[in-house]
Amino acid sequence: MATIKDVAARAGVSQSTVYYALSGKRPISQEVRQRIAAAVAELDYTASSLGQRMRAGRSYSIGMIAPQLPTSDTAAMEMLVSTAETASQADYTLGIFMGQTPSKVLRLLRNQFLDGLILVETTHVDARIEALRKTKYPFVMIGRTQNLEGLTTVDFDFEGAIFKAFEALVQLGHKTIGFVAPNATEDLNVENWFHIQRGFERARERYCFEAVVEKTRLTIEGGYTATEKLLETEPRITAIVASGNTFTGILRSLYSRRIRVPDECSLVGIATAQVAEWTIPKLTSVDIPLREMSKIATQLLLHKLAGKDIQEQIIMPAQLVVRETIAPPSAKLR
Amino acid sequence: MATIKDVAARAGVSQSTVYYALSGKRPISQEVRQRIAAAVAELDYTASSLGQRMRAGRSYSIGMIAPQLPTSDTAAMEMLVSTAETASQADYTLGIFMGQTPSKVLRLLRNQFLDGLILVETTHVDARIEALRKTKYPFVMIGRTQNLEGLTTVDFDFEGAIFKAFEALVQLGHKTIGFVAPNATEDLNVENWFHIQRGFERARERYCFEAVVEKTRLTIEGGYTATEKLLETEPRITAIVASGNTFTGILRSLYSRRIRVPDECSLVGIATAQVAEWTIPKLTSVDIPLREMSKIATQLLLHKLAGKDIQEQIIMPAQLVVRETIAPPSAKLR
DNA sequence: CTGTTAGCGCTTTCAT
DNA sequence: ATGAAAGCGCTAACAG
Repeated sequence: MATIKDVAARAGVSQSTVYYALSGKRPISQEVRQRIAAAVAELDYTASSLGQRMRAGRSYSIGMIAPQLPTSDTAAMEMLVSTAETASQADYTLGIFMGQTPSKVLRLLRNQFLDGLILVETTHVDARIEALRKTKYPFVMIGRTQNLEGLTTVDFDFEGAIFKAFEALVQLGHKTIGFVAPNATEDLNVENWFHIQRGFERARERYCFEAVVEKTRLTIEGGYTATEKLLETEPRITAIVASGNTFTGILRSLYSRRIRVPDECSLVGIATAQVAEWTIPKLTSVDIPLREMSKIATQLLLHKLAGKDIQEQIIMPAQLVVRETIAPPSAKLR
Repeated sequence: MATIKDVAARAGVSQSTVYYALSGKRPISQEVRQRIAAAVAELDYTASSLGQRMRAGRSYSIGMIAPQLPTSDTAAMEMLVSTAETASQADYTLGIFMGQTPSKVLRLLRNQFLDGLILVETTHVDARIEALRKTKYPFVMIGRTQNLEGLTTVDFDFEGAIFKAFEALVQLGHKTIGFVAPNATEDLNVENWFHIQRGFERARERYCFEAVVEKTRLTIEGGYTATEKLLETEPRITAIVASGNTFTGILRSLYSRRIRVPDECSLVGIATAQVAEWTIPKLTSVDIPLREMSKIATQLLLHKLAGKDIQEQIIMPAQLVVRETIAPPSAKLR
């Protein structure tokens, strides 16, 4: 492993000359420059980034912290990939960390192991955020929390998304709509229950329809049992609105009951385009632009690391993408 | 940011005493130990990992390199998560890198930015591997390549998997089986065409059935069009074998033709349990234990980093998991 | 039981 | 246009 010292010796010059020749921060005579270039080539020298980071006093790494990355969820993947891409373009490395306690998270920063953080799957009441808020360490969150004072966040307009989902169905003529809603206690972390609730209430105020609400965890199994209950308590349902990771469960329930989508039952979700393109039939959804959001979050963090003072709450707008799961209610009103 | 120097000054002792007190590598008197503990607490000192890594000459980071992480693929996610978990248990950080050229990959190591590598989505002919093979840098690959000489690899028995998939169908009585096979040229990277091909041939030798082969890219769209072609060229097909990311496409084609699975057409795949539990109906598959494989690969790498000389090719065994997509061929022989 | 000192590899100030 | 030397924060060999 050749160091700058070796190169200097080989080229018969001093360390600093090698450094300046390589960095171009100082004029170096033609002849010396060539000797150095030759030595670099012969020794296959590359500056040790460990030394550089030591000297700079920063690690040029940022971390992404999720309470625990649920692999059932492609969402985490999208965020990771997008964040890693954005970071590496700025010559930062992304380290990923899971299930870290607030104190461990703090240590990663105190350590100088990480220069900054991206927090995902933030909860309404989030110990990690409170721990970080007291410090000066730069971090950005994807998601929201109770008190946004002084925080930099990137989130999605879940309220508008739910509103638009119901709106689309009502405008198609649906009168009885099932709602697979997040259970306030259990799913506070996955999506913001509060905003989803508000979007639903706004839709109820604005439009006239009968809503059948089934609260559940936003998992495949949750979606399945919620749909089963929905269809049992109100068989006249002609459409369903849902979010989270419930779609496979919902479709499974409909499939097993031989209810064709969208002919006999429409479905609108809040999901990433990824997931929406995966279901059969393809899910009509208000797409969550997770990759875009992660990219923005990462860029904001990098700006912070560059010394800019940023305090910004970004909310990505909701827009319905019509795919294959909605249609007017069937005439026979099952 | 308090350093060991600050602590030493505050406690009125030397740096090394602080160090030894904290590391426990040398006996320290009760009284001094307490003064140091107090200083540490007051200054909120944590050893800078940058300094530690500098001193140790290693970054305590490993990298995972994928040509480009396809987010459509949950496989990458599973590997990432499992690798990150295993690494962090050994106090290593996992950095993720995408679409790096061989020379960039090498630089990450020369740099001392990374201590070792995990390569995923290796191809039959893989420039990254050849570049690394010439060096002494520790790396482990998930997947295989042409020449395994001196390499450490963890892979799955795709040959056995395909064999078992056909075997299961033949034993149920299927006579005409469609095979959505990887296109040798395009999908060399995604799964090992060679082994899949061999498994297929072994099944043909051992059992008597008619096979209709459709080669394609192993994507959703590939699966869809392959199935369309399969059903057009041979409507008597009563079962399909497939791998890769084709299942949504295959099921979409069957669904649109109103062919019920498994009543009218069985389907056996090579997939992770994740994916298999996601489809409707749940996919009967030879499960690829990706998480286990990643964990093993990471552990092997960590052992290498600890100085052990490991050269090992591990092949995980294939085993069929029966879920909901297979049944005997329907009596009416569509 | 404790202290002094050197050195990892880089960048940069100060000196020539 | 070039060189000498210091220092980032840690660890460890050497010395008492």
